[in-house]
Amino acid sequence: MSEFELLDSPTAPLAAGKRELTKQQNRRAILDAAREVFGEMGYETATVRDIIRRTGLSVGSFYNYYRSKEEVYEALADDGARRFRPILQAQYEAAADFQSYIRGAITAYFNFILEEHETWGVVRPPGDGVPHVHTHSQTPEMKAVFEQVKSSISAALERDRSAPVDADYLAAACIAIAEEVGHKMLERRPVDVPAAIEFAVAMILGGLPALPRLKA
Amino acid sequence: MSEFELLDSPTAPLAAGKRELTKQQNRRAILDAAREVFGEMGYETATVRDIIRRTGLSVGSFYNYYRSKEEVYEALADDGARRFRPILQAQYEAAADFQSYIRGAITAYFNFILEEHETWGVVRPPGDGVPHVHTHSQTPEMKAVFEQVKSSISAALERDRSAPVDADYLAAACIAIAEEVGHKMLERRPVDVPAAIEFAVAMILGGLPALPRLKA
Amino acid sequence: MSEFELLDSPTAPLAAGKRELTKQQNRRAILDAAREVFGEMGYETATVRDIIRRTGLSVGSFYNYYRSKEEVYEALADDGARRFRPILQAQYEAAADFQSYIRGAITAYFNFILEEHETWGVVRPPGDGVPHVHTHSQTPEMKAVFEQVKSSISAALERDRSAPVDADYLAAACIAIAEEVGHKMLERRPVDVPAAIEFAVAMILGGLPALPRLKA
Amino acid sequence: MSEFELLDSPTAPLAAGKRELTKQQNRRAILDAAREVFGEMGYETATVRDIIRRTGLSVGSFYNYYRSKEEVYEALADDGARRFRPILQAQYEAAADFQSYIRGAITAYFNFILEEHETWGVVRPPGDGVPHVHTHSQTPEMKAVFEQVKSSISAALERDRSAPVDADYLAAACIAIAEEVGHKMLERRPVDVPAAIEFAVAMILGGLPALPRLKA
DNA sequence: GATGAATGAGCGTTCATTCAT
DNA sequence: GATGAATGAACGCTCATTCAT
Repeated sequence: MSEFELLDSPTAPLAAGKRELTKQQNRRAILDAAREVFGEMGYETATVRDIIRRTGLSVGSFYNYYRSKEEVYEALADDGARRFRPILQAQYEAAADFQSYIRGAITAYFNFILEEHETWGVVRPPGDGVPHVHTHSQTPEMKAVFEQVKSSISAALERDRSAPVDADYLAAACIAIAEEVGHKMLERRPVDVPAAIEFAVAMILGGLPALPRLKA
Repeated sequence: MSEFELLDSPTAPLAAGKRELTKQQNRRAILDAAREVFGEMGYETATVRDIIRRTGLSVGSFYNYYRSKEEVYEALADDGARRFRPILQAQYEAAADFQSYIRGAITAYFNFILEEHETWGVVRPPGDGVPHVHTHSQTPEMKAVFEQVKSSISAALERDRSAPVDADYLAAACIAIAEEVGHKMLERRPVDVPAAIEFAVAMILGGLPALPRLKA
Repeated sequence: MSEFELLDSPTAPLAAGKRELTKQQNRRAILDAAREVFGEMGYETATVRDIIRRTGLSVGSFYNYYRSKEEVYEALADDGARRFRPILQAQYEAAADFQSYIRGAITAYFNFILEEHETWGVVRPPGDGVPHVHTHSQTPEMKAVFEQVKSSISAALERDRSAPVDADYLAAACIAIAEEVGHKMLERRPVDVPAAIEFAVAMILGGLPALPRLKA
Repeated sequence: MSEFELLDSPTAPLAAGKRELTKQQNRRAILDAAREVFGEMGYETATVRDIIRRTGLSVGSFYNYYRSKEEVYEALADDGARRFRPILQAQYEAAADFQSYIRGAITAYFNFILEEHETWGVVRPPGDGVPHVHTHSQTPEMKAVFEQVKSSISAALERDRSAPVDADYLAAACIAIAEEVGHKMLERRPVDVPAAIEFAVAMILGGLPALPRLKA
């Protein structure tokens, strides 16, 4: 499909042959198609044939590249998580306190999902027969990243012992805000990332002092 | 097969012939079984046979009462929404301002999901092989009710012109908090509804003043 | 396919409904088709669709009656073995010595395979593409019965300590003779069971005294 | 495809360039791998990939040497038969009568299968899920050779008009004994070929005089 | 020739739905 | 209505074979 050669310049080491190249392209094409299809229909509903149809390849080829439907799904998730983890980790280390960590993490997350969305933006086809299962049409990648933010926030909360609040509830709330506001952000035109960050951060940090304090 | 009546309220002795009663009971039994099954396995994975197996009825009967698997799903959602709407409406009318509305709506929502959960508490079987799709194992009913809270909050926000904030983001954030904190609440033993309410309300109303104000 | 009602007379107890009847017929039809197909093509080569094609039923129906391809295969084998075991057992108990047991067992076996063959005689279609895998086109049933004869002969040999011969070789040889001569017998027209019995028994019992004696 | 000679005698050292040699080696390697694989898994279950995996060649190469999976199977059988035929023929010519022919043929056959077995000894993996199809895990070669012994015995029987017995049954019985005793022999440790020969020959020749005589 | 990615028919099996009883 | 056997499209996946390099 897309024909611009990634890294095929003479500077690419190993001088990948044409063969090797199409292999990479196909692998990529399947991954991309899978991202779209899983995003549009969800894991269960998506079929392997749905995925390969978008690539122009054959069923057999799908299985040349991935051992199973589940494997592509995981490859997608792993891919996103792998790319995002270092970013988040850097924020965590740079942050002096919980406040600055929250800002950093939200910023990183919003930027990540924006990029994902711009690259692979998917739209759910109207009337696809499936009851709307309030899934945010998230690709496995976005889901995996989201899970990471989730645990990193919990961790930051553990570290910051200043406010004896219900950390479990707080983490859940932060996460929820990040996910929903982030999702809404993507739907707007133009997409205004800084504004969304301000909103989410203010909501979280503003709410913080008002929270009930734990007894013990 | 078995035709003996369950007679589930003493107040319904009147006209309803034997047949009439049974019909309602069957319809109800299917609905209840569907709620459990969808909660446990998700819409796609659940089969019609999974549902009717719990009712003791036959596949054929399923289709006597509902035209399709999808129809039960929607009936479930409608059912929950229908029961919850008046409660929410009452809160809305009783509330003097946004603050008190939020408290009322959250209270109503948490009580609703608690009741649902106690009645139909479902557990997802461990390790079901499906990549974890971050679904809260919610029944369609809980989802539908959730959607209602969502729109009622938006409406309340519209009404209260005191704070020129981004209503769309705010509604999303409130909703997100309600959903996640509510979900966490249900997982704890003992379930402490008032504490959860305090937390969610504080988070929302505490965050409110800190929110960026809209220019225009 | 065949429409004559087995046992549908008023004398049939339980007055099996028409429904129950067709069920039995279908179950039977699948079993019969499976016997033919396995006989003609072997377990691996035979497909479920090959089997149901001969019954006029649908794929789905196959799985209403049997849980898997393997299950029909086993049902077939079990069926044959179950019917034959008592016959063999009676011969064993009636036999005074190894000689008379051999005669009894061979007789029973030859009669069994004849009956099977007459009822379900199958012909391998010419040029079916599969290299001839020297399988005697045996149905699972015949194979199962054969296995029983095999072990019963070994047992009889154990019991009769008169001739210290290599029981393992002898059992193998008896079995081999029974199988091959029996197989040849079925190919002849007319089928002459007594002659085949005479031959096989003479071969075995005639050879016996000539066998090398064991040292210890 | 390739039409030049196989020339496997030591007298063919000459022309064969490196290429030439490799071609023969590959052809041979495929044949050997196929023998193992068919022996271990049976024709249907074995895949072309199973075969080439053991050669280090590519799927493509497989099809350079053999037109199909079936073709290798046949090549294997032909190969064994071709090598064995002269041996058997020599026995046939050297034998004065049926007795000595039987001894010669059995001896040749047992030695052949032993050698085959030692060279390509294969074990069927335990519990492979396939209903046990009473196949002796024989390679196509062993099967082909077996078929030859079969017909040679029939021929010898025709020649020897001394005993008017049922030649067809007798051939079948001899063959059966040879196959089964031979098979058992291979399973023992240590393998005792002379003992197996004594047993099989005694069984056949001892049984001979006891056989029913033909009327006409 | 050698290579291995591409192909697609076909396999065993499931399941929403229909329909005769 | 209630029943459950019948149906067949569709699924995930395999594998003999082809073909561009």
